[in-house]
Amino acid sequence: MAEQTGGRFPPISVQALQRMPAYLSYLQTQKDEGAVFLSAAKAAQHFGLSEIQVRKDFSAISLTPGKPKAGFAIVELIDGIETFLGFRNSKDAILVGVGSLGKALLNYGGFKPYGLNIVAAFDSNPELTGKSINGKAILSSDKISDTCRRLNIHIGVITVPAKQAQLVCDQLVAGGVKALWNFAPVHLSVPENVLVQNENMAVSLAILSRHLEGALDSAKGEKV
Amino acid sequence: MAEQTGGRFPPISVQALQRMPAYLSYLQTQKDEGAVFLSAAKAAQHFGLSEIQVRKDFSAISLTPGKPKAGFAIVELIDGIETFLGFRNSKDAILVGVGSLGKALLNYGGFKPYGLNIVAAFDSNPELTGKSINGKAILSSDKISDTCRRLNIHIGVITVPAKQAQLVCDQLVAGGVKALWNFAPVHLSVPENVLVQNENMAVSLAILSRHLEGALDSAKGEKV
DNA sequence: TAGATTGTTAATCGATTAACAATC
DNA sequence: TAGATTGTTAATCGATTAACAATC
Repeated sequence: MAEQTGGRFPPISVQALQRMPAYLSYLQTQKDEGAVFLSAAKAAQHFGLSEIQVRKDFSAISLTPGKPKAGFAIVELIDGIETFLGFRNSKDAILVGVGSLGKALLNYGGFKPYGLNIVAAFDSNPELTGKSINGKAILSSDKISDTCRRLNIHIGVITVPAKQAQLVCDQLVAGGVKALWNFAPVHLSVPENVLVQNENMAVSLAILSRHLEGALDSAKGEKV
Repeated sequence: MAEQTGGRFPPISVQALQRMPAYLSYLQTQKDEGAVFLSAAKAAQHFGLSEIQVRKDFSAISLTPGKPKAGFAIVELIDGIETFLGFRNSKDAILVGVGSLGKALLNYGGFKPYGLNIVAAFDSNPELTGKSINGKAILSSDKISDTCRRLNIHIGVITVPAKQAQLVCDQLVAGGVKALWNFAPVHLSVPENVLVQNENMAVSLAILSRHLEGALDSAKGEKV
């Protein structure tokens, strides 16, 4: 395993990273209510996590240490989490596959706070190319690589059907894309330096489904 | 911790569950190509996982053991995974919050294979109520609890803004909903027996973002 | 000071991996 | 039989939790 690249933050586990967005939104509501400090105990109770886990997470993120008897400075934590998660800097992306899901994402404004900016879309259907959705032009799929290179795009959002996903992936990678957000339910093969983040709705649905079948116990972290 | 409820499957970790949908789609393509058996080694190579991990996952799912020199029976695995994930039985759900994301999900046909069936939608905006999207009626939010009870709905999809999410959540729970698919970026407080599955796009975007900033090493499972 | 809360070190727990025997 | 592949037991690794000292 390679070493952590040096930076502001100590090594943070993937699990801890996954807790960060929830912390962030809670911190923002606390701040809006005028709070300045937040104790690990209070946050832990809110989330149903152990106090010590929250304390570890907070102290990994906060630039200054927590204050005994007070807690952690909320603005520090917000700044830390936003910086850590990379929400502070805007990132351009393109989307491939203007089906129902693709259209939805093009219309969805909710990515702004996370720094994602979809600048164009691609589809192989000639009836769609030339049109635009939410101000984003739909271009022909054969221009994917060129466009990525020309606009220096590093993020690709894949919303094509499973069968086409690998081809699209290859085109994006050929265009210099380094990070893929894959909504197609398939495994994508990519070079070492490219990251695939699978948005796996099937997993969520499976977890819901198993809960309803009584297979999940109510306790957290249970085996399934 | 409570015991695993008895059933067809041995205890399977959440991590293993999360690998299942990917296995499933690969198995289906293998089956379509006429394959009958699949070795753990071949699948491991496809996914970039360790052979032994795949073997453990497969043997947990397959009804009959793998065959030395052949591998695992593909149809057994497919059946096992579909059963395990609960995709075999259809489940009715309602959706609350007909904004851009809510509309998108109503229009999206991709949930069928997972057994999810959204039967109705709710919104507090009177300009939307009475209309319908993709054949699904949009009803007034004050009818959430009633409708859930009347139709015996156990899954609620929450696509309202963060501020309203807890209220909507409470209404759904009051209506007897047992599993929530939450797209709002907040933590929801629910009774013990209700499961909240957060669809956390922020996490995905954060992971992409950190990769682009060079903070992620290319190796799998790296600290971030 | 006393008490609340943090930070650190060690223990526990669970998932992954390794080693190797079993079997077709 | 030989070789490929599985299944099982033990070792490793990492995340969480517990215990307790430090500090405001």
